[in-house]
Amino acid sequence: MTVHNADVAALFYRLAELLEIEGANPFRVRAYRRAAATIENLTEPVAHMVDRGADLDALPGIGEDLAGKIREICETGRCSALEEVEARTPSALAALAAIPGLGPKRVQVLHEKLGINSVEDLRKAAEAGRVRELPRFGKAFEAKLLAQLVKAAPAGERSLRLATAEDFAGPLVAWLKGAPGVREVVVAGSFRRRKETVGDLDILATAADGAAAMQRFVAYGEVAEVVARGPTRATVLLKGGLQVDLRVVPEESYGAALVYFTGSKAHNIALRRIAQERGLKISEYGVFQGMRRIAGRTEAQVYGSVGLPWIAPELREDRGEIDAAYAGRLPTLVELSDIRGDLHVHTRASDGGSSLEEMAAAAAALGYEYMAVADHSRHATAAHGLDTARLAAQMDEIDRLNARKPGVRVLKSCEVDILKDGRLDLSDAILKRLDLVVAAIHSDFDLPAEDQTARIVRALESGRVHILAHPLGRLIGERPGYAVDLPKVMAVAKAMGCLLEMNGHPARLDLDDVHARAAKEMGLMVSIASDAHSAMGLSAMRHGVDQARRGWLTAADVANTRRWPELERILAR
DNA sequence: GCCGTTTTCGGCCCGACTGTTTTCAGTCG
Repeated sequence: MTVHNADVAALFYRLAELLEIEGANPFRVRAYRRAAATIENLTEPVAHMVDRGADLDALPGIGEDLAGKIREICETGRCSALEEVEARTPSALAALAAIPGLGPKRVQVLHEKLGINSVEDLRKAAEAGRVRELPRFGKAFEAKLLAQLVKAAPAGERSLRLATAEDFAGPLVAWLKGAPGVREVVVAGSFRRRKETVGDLDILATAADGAAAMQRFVAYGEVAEVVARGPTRATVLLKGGLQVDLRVVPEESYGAALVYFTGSKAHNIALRRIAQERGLKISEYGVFQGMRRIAGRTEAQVYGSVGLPWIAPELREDRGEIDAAYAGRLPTLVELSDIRGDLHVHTRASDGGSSLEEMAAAAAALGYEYMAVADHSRHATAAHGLDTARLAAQMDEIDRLNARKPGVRVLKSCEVDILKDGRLDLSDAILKRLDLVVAAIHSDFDLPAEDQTARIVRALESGRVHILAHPLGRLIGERPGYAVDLPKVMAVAKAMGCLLEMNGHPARLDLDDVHARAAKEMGLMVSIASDAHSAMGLSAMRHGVDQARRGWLTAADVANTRRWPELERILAR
């Protein structure tokens, strides 16, 4: 039995949820949530740590008690503490607390006074007018609740791919900038931290007159519903269901508000605690010593007030960035401008939409030094994959193109399928002639983890593979990755001198941030690639860079920040 | 439940908005 980090985290989140409804000490509840987040962000399966007897209570937010619970979960698959709580408090109550406007306190009252145990119970009680009679509920609240209950989809659970969120954010920001007196408009929150998915948009604006900005905000054509509206803060739902929060602050608070609104929540809590230790108070209005504001106009000032350098938004997840900042060991994160080439693009020869010449021209226009054409191999029939003859012909075509000096060095590659048994889809003879081989799984996603791991390991051990493409195999919002022991795959990749791909396709972002960081920590180099299927698609590189930054990668950790001669040496291993 | 160059006990981030209230609890971010 394999217990995944996500499993352990889910149990702790559920425990926190139910304890909260029971009215447990809120700091105890927070402790479970913090522990869950710590485990989610671990770069190694916590079950492995248990196996080798690692010191679990050295992990942030995990002490003797939680270490014991983690061991229990990993060894038995059960959590007796959760079972005890579930015996008292039905798990279904957690679903009630997920309804907007309902929190743990009200759910507890509903449960105790009206015997409500499910969403259906609640609907009946509200329709019968029994909810309004409870203290501090009232008629208006009951009506609001009923409106929430008839909505088919549980709002708030939906999250968008980052690139999709950008499509919503761009026009809205432009609209807000048209409000009189508005200076800055910036999307903060998880969007600014470049999380792979975002649940809502948090927009920060500075304006002399907040009311005008609010007016403009709620008048936006895409607004379906105004959820809340005050003088400095408003929440709306757009027609597609996306929630957007706008906060307006004066200019002297811009930096503090940006820190606050960018989060993450855990990062903010850690930061505010440090301020507290120093006799300071950090809020969205500034850093205060008593009544006196000592910082707030810029983010750098806010961090500086507690003795820290500015921390890049992508790092603000309470994953050790504050300690690193204090120690002067913050990574200088890789930037899009560091990228010298793309090592995974497609052409019309397989499933791309642009010709070889068009792809080369687009890469040259981006100032790239090199670009590897990695069309699919024959096994990927739906993608019109290349067989030996067609690949050989493409290689000749690339030779002819390079002879014409297209402004970029076009590298010969292939995204070769890893077959079900771990063999590569094309023969050694043809693969040897390529500048680099990109290998990937495109079939048999549902193998047991052991077989999937063995399959990939065999492919890497062939010695032919330079880059393992989209190692998780997930499509965000569509399907999870295949079951695989990635730490093992990574260890083999390291031993074989293979690179791991950070695929920037908006649906992939694969590696994810956590595993990218794990790769870095074990000295395994990453190749950030667009996986472009058209000339336009080359721009997906920036999404890969975003996730690489969230994984703490520097230019040194990324192979395709190197000039060609050095990259050639890396590929030669 | 965690944690400690003030502490092994007593703390644990801070403020806006709503709906119910006449001073505030609950929820949210």
